[in-house]
Amino acid sequence: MPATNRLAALASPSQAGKTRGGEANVERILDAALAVFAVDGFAGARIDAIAERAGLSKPNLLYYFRTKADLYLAVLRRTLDMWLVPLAEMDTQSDPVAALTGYVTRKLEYARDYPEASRLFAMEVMRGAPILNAVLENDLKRLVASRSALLTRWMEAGHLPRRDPVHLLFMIWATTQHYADFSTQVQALTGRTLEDPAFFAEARRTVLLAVLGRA
Amino acid sequence: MPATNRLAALASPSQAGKTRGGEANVERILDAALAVFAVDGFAGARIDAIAERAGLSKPNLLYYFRTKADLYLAVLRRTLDMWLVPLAEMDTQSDPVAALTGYVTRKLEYARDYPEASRLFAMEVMRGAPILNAVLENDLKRLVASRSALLTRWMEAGHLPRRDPVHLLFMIWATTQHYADFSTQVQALTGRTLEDPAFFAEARRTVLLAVLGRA
DNA sequence: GTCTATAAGCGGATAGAC
DNA sequence: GTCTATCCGCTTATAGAC
Repeated sequence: MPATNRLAALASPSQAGKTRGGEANVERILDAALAVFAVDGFAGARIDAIAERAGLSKPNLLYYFRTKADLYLAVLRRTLDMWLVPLAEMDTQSDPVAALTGYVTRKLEYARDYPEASRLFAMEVMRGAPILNAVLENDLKRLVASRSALLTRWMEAGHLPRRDPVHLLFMIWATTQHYADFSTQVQALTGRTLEDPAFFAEARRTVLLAVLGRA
Repeated sequence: MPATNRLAALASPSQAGKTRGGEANVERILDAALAVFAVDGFAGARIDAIAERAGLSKPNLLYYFRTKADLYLAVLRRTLDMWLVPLAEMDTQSDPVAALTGYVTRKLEYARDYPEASRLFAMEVMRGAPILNAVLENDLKRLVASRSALLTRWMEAGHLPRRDPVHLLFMIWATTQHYADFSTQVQALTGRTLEDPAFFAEARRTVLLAVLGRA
Protein backbone atom coordinates (compact mmCIF):
# COMPACT_ATOMS: atom_id res chain seq x y z
CA MET A 1 0.00 0.00 0.00
CA PRO A 2 1.69 3.22 -1.12
CA ALA A 3 1.89 6.09 1.31
CA THR A 4 -0.58 8.17 -0.65
CA ASN A 5 -3.23 5.51 -0.32
CA ARG A 6 -2.53 5.12 3.36
CA LEU A 7 -3.06 8.83 3.93
CA ALA A 8 -6.07 8.87 1.67
CA ALA A 9 -7.53 6.13 3.80
CA LEU A 10 -7.27 8.36 6.85
CA ALA A 11 -9.85 10.74 5.41
CA SER A 12 -11.03 11.28 1.89
CA PRO A 13 -10.76 14.91 0.86
CA SER A 14 -13.98 16.34 -0.45
CA GLN A 15 -12.87 17.53 -3.87
CA ALA A 16 -13.98 14.35 -5.64
CA GLY A 17 -16.29 14.87 -8.57
CA LYS A 18 -15.90 18.59 -9.22
CA THR A 19 -16.06 20.32 -12.58
CA ARG A 20 -13.06 21.45 -14.60
CA GLY A 21 -13.09 25.01 -13.23
CA GLY A 22 -13.49 23.61 -9.74
CA GLU A 23 -10.44 21.41 -10.12
CA ALA A 24 -8.33 24.39 -11.11
CA ASN A 25 -9.56 26.09 -7.95
CA VAL A 26 -8.60 23.08 -5.89
CA GLU A 27 -5.06 23.32 -7.18
CA ARG A 28 -4.84 27.03 -6.40
CA ILE A 29 -6.23 26.42 -2.93
CA LEU A 30 -3.73 23.65 -2.26
CA ASP A 31 -0.84 25.83 -3.41
CA ALA A 32 -2.00 28.68 -1.19
CA ALA A 33 -2.59 26.35 1.73
CA LEU A 34 0.90 24.89 1.46
CA ALA A 35 2.41 28.36 1.55
CA VAL A 36 0.43 29.36 4.64
CA PHE A 37 0.62 26.09 6.58
CA ALA A 38 4.38 25.92 5.98
CA VAL A 39 4.92 29.25 7.72
CA ASP A 40 2.22 29.41 10.37
CA GLY A 41 1.62 25.73 11.06
CA PHE A 42 -1.80 24.19 11.34
CA ALA A 43 -2.89 26.18 14.38
CA GLY A 44 -1.51 29.49 13.18
CA ALA A 45 -2.86 29.25 9.65
CA ARG A 46 -5.94 31.36 8.91
CA ILE A 47 -8.47 30.23 6.36
CA ASP A 48 -8.94 33.85 5.34
CA ALA A 49 -5.26 34.11 4.48
CA ILE A 50 -5.37 30.96 2.38
CA ALA A 51 -8.54 32.05 0.61
CA GLU A 52 -7.17 35.49 -0.14
CA ARG A 53 -3.95 34.01 -1.51
CA ALA A 54 -5.97 31.65 -3.67
CA GLY A 55 -8.13 34.52 -4.91
CA LEU A 56 -11.51 33.53 -3.55
CA SER A 57 -13.68 34.08 -0.51
CA LYS A 58 -13.51 32.12 2.71
CA PRO A 59 -16.91 30.45 2.33
CA ASN A 60 -16.01 29.55 -1.22
CA LEU A 61 -12.85 27.83 -0.06
CA LEU A 62 -14.94 25.94 2.46
CA TYR A 63 -17.12 24.79 -0.38
CA TYR A 64 -14.15 22.81 -1.70
CA PHE A 65 -12.77 21.70 1.67
CA ARG A 66 -15.38 21.36 4.36
CA THR A 67 -12.98 22.01 7.24
CA LYS A 68 -9.51 23.35 7.89
CA ALA A 69 -8.39 19.87 8.92
CA ASP A 70 -9.59 18.43 5.61
CA LEU A 71 -7.56 21.02 3.75
CA TYR A 72 -4.46 20.37 5.84
CA LEU A 73 -4.77 16.66 5.21
CA ALA A 74 -5.17 17.20 1.48
CA VAL A 75 -2.01 19.34 1.39
CA LEU A 76 -0.03 16.73 3.28
CA ARG A 77 -1.34 14.02 1.00
CA ARG A 78 -0.41 15.85 -2.19
CA THR A 79 3.10 16.58 -0.91
CA LEU A 80 3.96 13.26 0.69
CA ASP A 81 4.93 11.08 -2.25
CA MET A 82 7.28 13.70 -3.64
CA TRP A 83 9.07 13.51 -0.32
CA LEU A 84 9.49 9.73 -0.24
CA VAL A 85 10.28 9.05 -3.88
CA PRO A 86 13.99 10.02 -3.95
CA LEU A 87 14.91 7.54 -1.23
CA ALA A 88 12.88 4.79 -2.87
CA GLU A 89 14.70 5.43 -6.15
CA MET A 90 18.18 5.39 -4.64
CA ASP A 91 18.95 1.85 -5.81
CA THR A 92 18.25 2.52 -9.48
CA GLN A 93 21.85 3.66 -9.78
CA SER A 94 24.13 0.66 -9.91
CA ASP A 95 27.26 2.40 -8.62
CA PRO A 96 26.97 3.00 -4.83
CA VAL A 97 28.88 6.27 -4.84
CA ALA A 98 26.83 7.58 -7.76
CA ALA A 99 23.63 6.44 -6.05
CA LEU A 100 24.39 8.27 -2.80
CA THR A 101 25.68 11.33 -4.65
CA GLY A 102 22.50 11.42 -6.69
CA TYR A 103 20.35 11.06 -3.59
CA VAL A 104 22.09 13.93 -1.79
CA THR A 105 21.90 16.09 -4.88
CA ARG A 106 18.22 15.41 -5.38
CA LYS A 107 17.46 16.12 -1.72
CA LEU A 108 19.25 19.47 -2.01
CA GLU A 109 17.36 20.26 -5.21
CA TYR A 110 14.10 19.53 -3.41
CA ALA A 111 15.17 21.74 -0.51
CA ARG A 112 15.86 24.49 -3.04
CA ASP A 113 12.75 24.04 -5.20
CA TYR A 114 10.15 22.99 -2.59
CA PRO A 115 11.19 24.56 0.71
CA GLU A 116 7.55 24.90 1.76
CA ALA A 117 7.02 21.16 1.48
CA SER A 118 10.04 20.58 3.67
CA ARG A 119 8.80 23.01 6.32
CA LEU A 120 5.31 21.55 6.23
CA PHE A 121 6.66 18.10 7.10
CA ALA A 122 9.06 19.51 9.66
CA MET A 123 6.22 21.27 11.46
CA GLU A 124 4.01 18.21 11.31
CA VAL A 125 6.76 16.01 12.80
CA MET A 126 7.69 18.60 15.42
CA ARG A 127 4.18 18.73 16.77
CA GLY A 128 4.33 14.97 17.22
CA ALA A 129 3.15 13.96 13.74
CA PRO A 130 -0.49 13.46 14.75
CA ILE A 131 -1.45 12.93 11.12
CA LEU A 132 1.69 11.42 9.64
CA ASN A 133 2.49 9.04 12.48
CA ALA A 134 0.93 6.07 10.72
CA VAL A 135 2.98 6.81 7.61
CA LEU A 136 6.21 7.12 9.60
CA GLU A 137 5.65 3.88 11.50
CA ASN A 138 4.76 1.89 8.42
CA ASP A 139 5.73 3.09 4.95
CA LEU A 140 8.78 5.13 5.92
CA LYS A 141 9.96 2.56 8.44
CA ARG A 142 9.86 -0.20 5.84
CA LEU A 143 11.57 1.99 3.27
CA VAL A 144 14.34 2.93 5.70
CA ALA A 145 14.85 -0.71 6.65
CA SER A 146 15.31 -1.76 3.03
CA ARG A 147 17.59 1.19 2.21
CA SER A 148 19.66 0.55 5.33
CA ALA A 149 20.19 -3.03 4.28
CA LEU A 150 21.28 -1.82 0.85
CA LEU A 151 23.73 0.69 2.35
CA THR A 152 25.11 -1.97 4.67
CA ARG A 153 25.77 -4.29 1.76
CA TRP A 154 27.58 -1.51 -0.10
CA MET A 155 29.69 -0.72 2.97
CA GLU A 156 30.59 -4.36 3.56
CA ALA A 157 31.63 -4.65 -0.08
CA GLY A 158 33.97 -1.71 0.49
CA HIS A 159 32.18 0.71 -1.84
CA LEU A 160 31.29 3.16 0.91
CA PRO A 161 32.92 4.13 4.21
CA ARG A 162 31.47 2.18 7.14
CA ARG A 163 28.82 4.09 9.06
CA ASP A 164 25.64 3.27 10.86
CA PRO A 165 23.26 3.37 7.88
CA VAL A 166 20.25 4.80 9.72
CA HIS A 167 22.28 7.59 11.32
CA LEU A 168 23.74 8.24 7.89
CA LEU A 169 20.25 8.70 6.48
CA PHE A 170 19.35 11.01 9.37
CA MET A 171 22.44 13.03 8.59
CA ILE A 172 21.51 13.38 4.92
CA TRP A 173 17.96 14.43 5.76
CA ALA A 174 19.06 16.85 8.46
CA THR A 175 21.77 18.56 6.44
CA THR A 176 19.83 18.92 3.20
CA GLN A 177 16.50 19.94 4.73
CA HIS A 178 18.29 22.41 7.00
CA TYR A 179 18.70 24.75 4.02
CA ALA A 180 14.92 24.74 3.51
CA ASP A 181 13.66 24.62 7.09
CA PHE A 182 16.15 27.16 8.47
CA SER A 183 16.46 29.29 5.38
CA THR A 184 15.68 32.38 7.45
CA GLN A 185 18.74 31.68 9.57
CA VAL A 186 20.90 30.67 6.62
CA GLN A 187 20.04 33.88 4.85
CA ALA A 188 20.52 36.01 7.95
CA LEU A 189 24.00 34.57 8.43
CA THR A 190 25.23 34.31 4.84
CA GLY A 191 22.93 36.49 2.77
CA ARG A 192 22.62 33.61 0.33
CA THR A 193 20.27 30.75 -0.56
CA LEU A 194 20.40 27.51 -2.53
CA GLU A 195 19.09 29.50 -5.49
CA ASP A 196 22.64 30.80 -5.80
CA PRO A 197 24.42 28.06 -7.81
CA ALA A 198 27.75 28.65 -6.10
CA PHE A 199 26.13 28.38 -2.68
CA PHE A 200 24.31 25.23 -3.76
CA ALA A 201 27.63 23.72 -4.87
CA GLU A 202 29.28 24.59 -1.55
CA ALA A 203 26.47 22.97 0.41
CA ARG A 204 26.49 19.91 -1.81
CA ARG A 205 30.24 19.54 -1.52
CA THR A 206 30.15 19.79 2.27
CA VAL A 207 27.41 17.19 2.58
CA LEU A 208 29.12 14.82 0.15
CA LEU A 209 32.43 15.13 1.98
CA ALA A 210 30.59 14.20 5.16
CA VAL A 211 28.67 11.30 3.65
CA LEU A 212 31.31 9.78 1.38
CA GLY A 213 34.50 11.02 2.99
CA ARG A 214 35.29 12.59 -0.37
CA ALA A 215 33.63 14.78 -3.00
CA MET B 1 25.89 43.69 23.90
CA PRO B 2 25.09 40.09 24.79
CA ALA B 3 22.16 38.41 23.13
CA THR B 4 20.15 38.37 26.32
CA ASN B 5 20.35 42.13 26.63
CA ARG B 6 19.42 42.58 23.02
CA LEU B 7 16.30 40.51 23.45
CA ALA B 8 15.52 42.17 26.73
CA ALA B 9 15.67 45.49 24.95
CA LEU B 10 12.93 44.30 22.58
CA ALA B 11 10.45 44.16 25.44
CA SER B 12 10.93 43.98 29.16
CA PRO B 13 9.06 41.08 30.70
CA SER B 14 6.83 42.10 33.54
CA GLN B 15 8.16 39.85 36.28
CA ALA B 16 10.50 42.50 37.67
CA GLY B 17 10.09 43.24 41.37
CA LYS B 18 8.04 40.24 42.48
CA THR B 19 8.24 38.54 45.87
CA ARG B 20 10.08 35.29 46.54
CA GLY B 21 7.01 33.11 46.12
CA GLY B 22 6.19 35.00 42.96
CA GLU B 23 9.59 34.30 41.48
CA ALA B 24 9.15 30.58 42.06
CA ASN B 25 5.88 30.85 40.18
CA VAL B 26 7.61 32.66 37.34
CA GLU B 27 10.04 29.79 36.97
CA ARG B 28 7.27 27.21 36.95
CA ILE B 29 5.34 29.24 34.39
CA LEU B 30 8.38 29.54 32.15
CA ASP B 31 9.02 25.79 32.35
CA ALA B 32 5.41 25.05 31.50
CA ALA B 33 5.38 27.61 28.71
CA LEU B 34 8.49 26.13 27.12
CA ALA B 35 6.91 22.69 27.10
CA VAL B 36 3.72 23.94 25.47
CA PHE B 37 5.22 26.44 23.01
CA ALA B 38 7.74 23.81 21.87
CA VAL B 39 4.97 21.46 20.77
CA ASP B 40 2.14 23.72 19.64
CA GLY B 41 4.04 26.81 18.56
CA PHE B 42 3.05 30.32 19.49
CA ALA B 43 -0.30 30.27 17.71
CA GLY B 44 -1.27 26.79 18.87
CA ALA B 45 -0.30 27.27 22.50
CA ARG B 46 -3.19 27.83 24.93
CA ILE B 47 -2.68 29.89 28.04
CA ASP B 48 -5.01 27.51 29.88
CA ALA B 49 -2.72 24.59 29.07
CA ILE B 50 0.34 26.48 30.32
CA ALA B 51 -1.43 27.62 33.49
CA GLU B 52 -2.69 24.13 34.24
CA ARG B 53 0.76 22.65 33.74
CA ALA B 54 2.21 25.31 36.03
CA GLY B 55 -0.46 24.61 38.63
CA LEU B 56 -2.31 27.93 38.71
CA SER B 57 -5.27 29.62 37.11
CA LYS B 58 -5.20 31.43 33.81
CA PRO B 59 -5.85 34.89 35.26
CA ASN B 60 -3.15 34.24 37.80
CA LEU B 61 -0.69 33.44 35.06
CA LEU B 62 -1.68 36.66 33.34
CA TYR B 63 -0.87 38.46 36.55
CA TYR B 64 2.79 37.49 36.02
CA PHE B 65 2.85 37.92 32.23
CA ARG B 66 0.42 40.46 30.92
CA THR B 67 0.06 38.87 27.49
CA LYS B 68 0.82 35.63 25.70
CA ALA B 69 3.39 37.46 23.58
CA ASP B 70 5.18 38.68 26.71
CA LEU B 71 5.35 35.13 28.00
CA TYR B 72 6.66 33.81 24.68
CA LEU B 73 9.33 36.48 24.63
CA ALA B 74 10.37 35.68 28.18
CA VAL B 75 10.71 31.98 27.34
CA LEU B 76 12.82 32.76 24.28
CA ARG B 77 14.97 35.12 26.30
CA ARG B 78 15.64 32.62 29.08
CA THR B 79 16.53 29.89 26.58
CA LEU B 80 18.64 31.87 24.18
CA ASP B 81 21.97 32.15 25.95
CA MET B 82 22.07 28.44 26.68
CA TRP B 83 21.82 27.92 22.96
CA LEU B 84 24.66 30.28 22.00
CA VAL B 85 27.15 29.49 24.75
CA PRO B 86 28.62 26.20 23.43
CA LEU B 87 29.71 27.81 20.16
CA ALA B 88 31.16 30.81 21.95
CA GLU B 89 33.18 28.49 24.19
CA MET B 90 34.54 26.36 21.36
CA ASP B 91 37.95 28.04 21.36
CA THR B 92 38.65 27.40 25.04
CA GLN B 93 40.03 24.03 24.02
CA SER B 94 43.49 24.49 22.58
CA ASP B 95 43.53 21.34 20.43
CA PRO B 96 41.34 21.83 17.33
CA VAL B 97 40.15 18.24 17.13
CA ALA B 98 39.31 18.21 20.83
CA ALA B 99 37.53 21.56 20.49
CA LEU B 100 35.31 20.38 17.64
CA THR B 101 34.71 17.02 19.30
CA GLY B 102 33.68 18.79 22.47
CA TYR B 103 31.38 21.12 20.58
CA VAL B 104 29.60 18.28 18.79
CA THR B 105 29.32 16.32 22.03
CA ARG B 106 27.89 19.27 23.90
CA LYS B 107 25.40 19.99 21.14
CA LEU B 108 24.21 16.38 21.26
CA GLU B 109 23.94 16.55 25.04
CA TYR B 110 21.82 19.67 24.71
CA ALA B 111 19.65 17.95 22.11
CA ARG B 112 19.20 15.09 24.58
CA ASP B 113 18.66 17.17 27.72
CA TYR B 114 16.79 20.19 26.33
CA PRO B 115 14.89 19.01 23.27
CA GLU B 116 12.12 21.51 23.97
CA ALA B 117 14.53 24.42 23.73
CA SER B 118 15.73 23.12 20.38
CA ARG B 119 12.19 22.82 19.05
CA LEU B 120 11.25 26.26 20.33
CA PHE B 121 14.04 27.85 18.33
CA ALA B 122 13.34 25.68 15.31
CA MET B 123 9.71 26.79 15.29
CA GLU B 124 10.65 30.42 15.77
CA VAL B 125 13.12 30.29 12.87
CA MET B 126 10.74 28.36 10.64
CA ARG B 127 8.04 30.97 10.97
CA GLY B 128 10.53 33.56 9.79
CA ALA B 129 12.08 34.42 13.18
CA PRO B 130 9.86 37.49 13.75
CA ILE B 131 11.27 37.85 17.27
CA LEU B 132 14.77 36.42 16.92
CA ASN B 133 15.65 38.04 13.63
CA ALA B 134 17.59 40.85 15.28
CA VAL B 135 19.58 38.32 17.29
CA LEU B 136 20.37 36.24 14.21
CA GLU B 137 21.49 39.21 12.17
CA ASN B 138 23.70 40.64 14.87
CA ASP B 139 24.90 38.47 17.76
CA LEU B 140 24.81 35.12 15.99
CA LYS B 141 26.20 36.55 12.76
CA ARG B 142 29.18 38.03 14.58
CA LEU B 143 29.74 34.84 16.55
CA VAL B 144 29.62 32.71 13.40
CA ALA B 145 32.04 35.03 11.65
CA SER B 146 34.59 34.75 14.45
CA ARG B 147 34.21 30.96 14.77
CA SER B 148 34.49 30.56 11.01
CA ALA B 149 37.75 32.47 11.04
CA LEU B 150 39.01 30.21 13.82
CA LEU B 151 38.01 27.05 11.93
CA THR B 152 39.66 28.37 8.78
CA ARG B 153 42.93 28.97 10.63
CA TRP B 154 42.81 25.42 12.02
CA MET B 155 42.15 23.99 8.57
CA GLU B 156 44.94 25.98 6.96
CA ALA B 157 47.30 24.75 9.67
CA GLY B 158 46.37 21.20 8.72
CA HIS B 159 44.65 20.33 12.00
CA LEU B 160 41.24 19.79 10.41
CA PRO B 161 40.10 18.62 6.98
CA ARG B 162 39.37 21.53 4.67
CA ARG B 163 35.69 22.43 4.46
CA ASP B 164 33.67 25.57 4.08
CA PRO B 165 33.51 26.58 7.76
CA VAL B 166 30.00 28.05 7.67
CA HIS B 167 28.52 25.01 5.94
CA LEU B 168 30.38 22.89 8.46
CA LEU B 169 28.66 24.74 11.30
CA PHE B 170 25.30 24.33 9.55
CA MET B 171 26.01 20.61 9.32
CA ILE B 172 26.78 20.34 13.01
CA TRP B 173 23.66 22.25 13.98
CA ALA B 174 21.45 20.31 11.58
CA THR B 175 22.68 16.86 12.54
CA THR B 176 22.69 17.35 16.30
CA GLN B 177 19.42 19.26 16.56
CA HIS B 178 17.76 16.74 14.28
CA TYR B 179 17.62 14.27 17.16
CA ALA B 180 15.69 16.81 19.24
CA ASP B 181 13.52 18.46 16.58
CA PHE B 182 12.57 15.25 14.78
CA SER B 183 12.59 12.95 17.79
CA THR B 184 9.10 11.76 16.87
CA GLN B 185 10.43 10.51 13.56
CA VAL B 186 13.64 9.13 15.04
CA GLN B 187 11.67 7.18 17.60
CA ALA B 188 9.13 5.97 15.04
CA LEU B 189 11.93 4.61 12.85
CA THR B 190 14.36 3.25 15.44
CA GLY B 191 12.38 2.97 18.66
CA ARG B 192 15.27 4.71 20.42
CA THR B 193 16.30 8.15 21.67
CA LEU B 194 19.49 9.93 22.74
CA GLU B 195 18.60 8.90 26.30
CA ASP B 196 19.88 5.46 25.29
CA PRO B 197 23.68 5.72 25.80
CA ALA B 198 24.43 3.32 22.97
CA PHE B 199 22.21 5.29 20.59
CA PHE B 200 23.84 8.53 21.73
CA ALA B 201 27.27 7.04 21.01
CA GLU B 202 26.20 5.92 17.53
CA ALA B 203 24.88 9.38 16.70
CA ARG B 204 27.98 11.06 18.07
CA ARG B 205 30.27 8.76 16.13
CA THR B 206 28.40 9.37 12.86
CA VAL B 207 28.52 13.14 13.28
CA LEU B 208 32.20 13.13 14.24
CA LEU B 209 33.09 10.95 11.27
CA ALA B 210 31.33 13.47 9.07
CA VAL B 211 32.89 16.53 10.68
CA LEU B 212 36.43 15.31 11.25
CA GLY B 213 36.71 12.54 8.70
CA ARG B 214 37.51 10.25 11.63
CA ALA B 215 36.16 9.44 15.09
C1' DG C 1 -1.53 36.97 44.93
C1' DT C 2 -5.24 34.22 43.75
C1' DC C 3 -9.56 33.37 42.51
C1' DT C 4 -14.66 33.52 39.84
C1' DA C 5 -17.05 35.74 36.53
C1' DT C 6 -17.22 38.08 32.38
C1' DA C 7 -16.13 41.09 28.67
C1' DA C 8 -14.31 41.47 23.91
C1' DG C 9 -12.93 39.77 19.68
C1' DC C 10 -11.26 36.50 16.58
C1' DG C 11 -11.93 32.79 13.38
C1' DG C 12 -14.09 28.50 11.72
C1' DA C 13 -18.18 27.22 9.86
C1' DT C 14 -23.15 27.87 8.10
C1' DA C 15 -27.44 30.07 5.85
C1' DG C 16 -29.21 31.49 2.04
C1' DA C 17 -29.49 34.77 -1.97
C1' DC C 18 -27.80 35.00 -6.60
C1' DG D 1 -20.06 28.00 -7.71
C1' DT D 2 -19.67 32.22 -5.55
C1' DC D 3 -20.94 35.63 -2.75
C1' DT D 4 -22.68 38.62 1.82
C1' DA D 5 -24.17 38.23 6.17
C1' DT D 6 -24.13 35.93 10.34
C1' DC D 7 -23.79 32.52 13.92
C1' DC D 8 -21.28 30.51 17.61
C1' DG D 9 -17.56 28.60 20.16
C1' DC D 10 -13.28 29.34 21.79
C1' DT D 11 -9.44 32.08 23.78
C1' DT D 12 -7.26 36.12 25.34
C1' DA D 13 -7.58 39.44 28.58
C1' DT D 14 -9.95 42.25 32.30
C1' DA D 15 -12.92 43.35 36.46
C1' DG D 16 -13.33 42.95 40.89
C1' DA D 17 -14.11 40.16 45.18
C1' DC D 18 -11.35 37.83 48.67
